[in-house]
Amino acid sequence: MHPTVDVSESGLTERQKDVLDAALALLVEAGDTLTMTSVARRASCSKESLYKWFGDRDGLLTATVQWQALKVRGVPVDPEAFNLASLTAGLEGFAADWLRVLSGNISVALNRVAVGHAGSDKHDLGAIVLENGPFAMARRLKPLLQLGRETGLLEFQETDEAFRTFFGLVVRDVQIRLLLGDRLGLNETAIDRDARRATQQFLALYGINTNQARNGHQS
Amino acid sequence: MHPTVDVSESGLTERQKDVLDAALALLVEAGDTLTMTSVARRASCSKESLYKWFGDRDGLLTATVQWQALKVRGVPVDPEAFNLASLTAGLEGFAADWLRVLSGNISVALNRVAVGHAGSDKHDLGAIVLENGPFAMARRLKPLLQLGRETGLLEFQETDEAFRTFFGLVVRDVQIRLLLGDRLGLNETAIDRDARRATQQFLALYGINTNQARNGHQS
DNA sequence: GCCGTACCGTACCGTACGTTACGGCGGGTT
DNA sequence: AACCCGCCGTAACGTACGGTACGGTACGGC
Repeated sequence: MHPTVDVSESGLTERQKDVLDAALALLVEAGDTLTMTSVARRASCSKESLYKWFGDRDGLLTATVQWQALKVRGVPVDPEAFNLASLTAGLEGFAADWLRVLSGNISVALNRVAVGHAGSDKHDLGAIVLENGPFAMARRLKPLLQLGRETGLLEFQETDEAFRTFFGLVVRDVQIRLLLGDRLGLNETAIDRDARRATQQFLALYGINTNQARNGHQS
Repeated sequence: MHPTVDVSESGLTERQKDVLDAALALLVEAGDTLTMTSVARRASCSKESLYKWFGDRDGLLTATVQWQALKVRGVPVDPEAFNLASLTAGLEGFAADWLRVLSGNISVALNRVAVGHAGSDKHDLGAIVLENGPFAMARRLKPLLQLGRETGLLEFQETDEAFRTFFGLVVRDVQIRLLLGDRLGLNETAIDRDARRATQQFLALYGINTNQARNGHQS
């Protein structure tokens, strides 16, 4: 067995990870039009190896998407001292993170190819992106929401409904517009501003004893 | 000149419209994998005519998307007696319409192919869907919002911000999940319920003298 | 030194599909 | 009737690309 086999929980060798990184870069550059030949050339590997490692083109794409998903495992936030300030900070940080990811080249490219494949017979990529996108976001956020409810800061019946409302307030039309090719330059200050606005609006809808105005204007 | 040339504001003959309807149906069935041969067969026309009429494959797709966009010109709503009830009804109707369109097969298929093409060099389809999707929705809704502000029912500074918030409250994660292949059966009752919820939440955020609870729980 | 393994580079094959060309036909015009 | 025009159906062409095969190389094990 090779000494370089660092399979740490992904079943991939370093060489294969490099190949997937190359595929990821090509996916961002060329979208779904990337060819097996182009991946092999970019990664300086042979097509034979690509087929041996990943089976076929779809296997390569699937492995690439999963590899990227593995790299963005989120950072959980659950402090012990929990109050309105930490809840607000948690929501804002979450919203900002999500907007940053959404507006990144990699996310846009991956969602594009996954959406395309969801239309075909092969729903694999769509399911994977769904699992590591919206669903993963829900799994990460729901504990925070429930903690807010348990501590009397939030009031809602269905956690899922509350999450989806927060999702809507954060994402709005940003993702679909980016996917459709709209430029929509989202710089860091705009992201922070949007994160704060979405959080304030969410608290206005689901918060209990927030002493702010009823409508969601920030500052 | 032919007697059957009914070019009414689209520059298309009836025969060509039939062809585009066939292409639309194939787009829904097969997604972006539709071939020129399949369109010709479905529409019982020759490939030579397809190329003569639409130039090339992208021209056919573009014409198909525009043809569908032309068919869904919305119905504006601006009654003379304007009060909170009519504003609420207008927003609810709008939200329900939009959710119905979004969750339809045609919309999902068209957005899929447009998203795919936005990743390629050809941004045409993405721009068209953008123009006839989110942007058209904004153009249709903004007069209603501004009327609400003028009559003192709503309060906001930027119409665009208010619209985008309403968009987020209505659409939430529905569109991206559908595009990624999530089933998410949205029947008529669920659409009506979501439309009411989104409207109540929007009024809770931007309404002025609504005497309901601060949070957006419906009923 | 010899072998097996893993891999690179490249040439090759088969096919699908966009695009073009051609023969035939019906219907309107002169 | 003779002709033209638009269209259908189909055959043919060119190419791009997924997938495979093969020769060559480096390297670790015996």
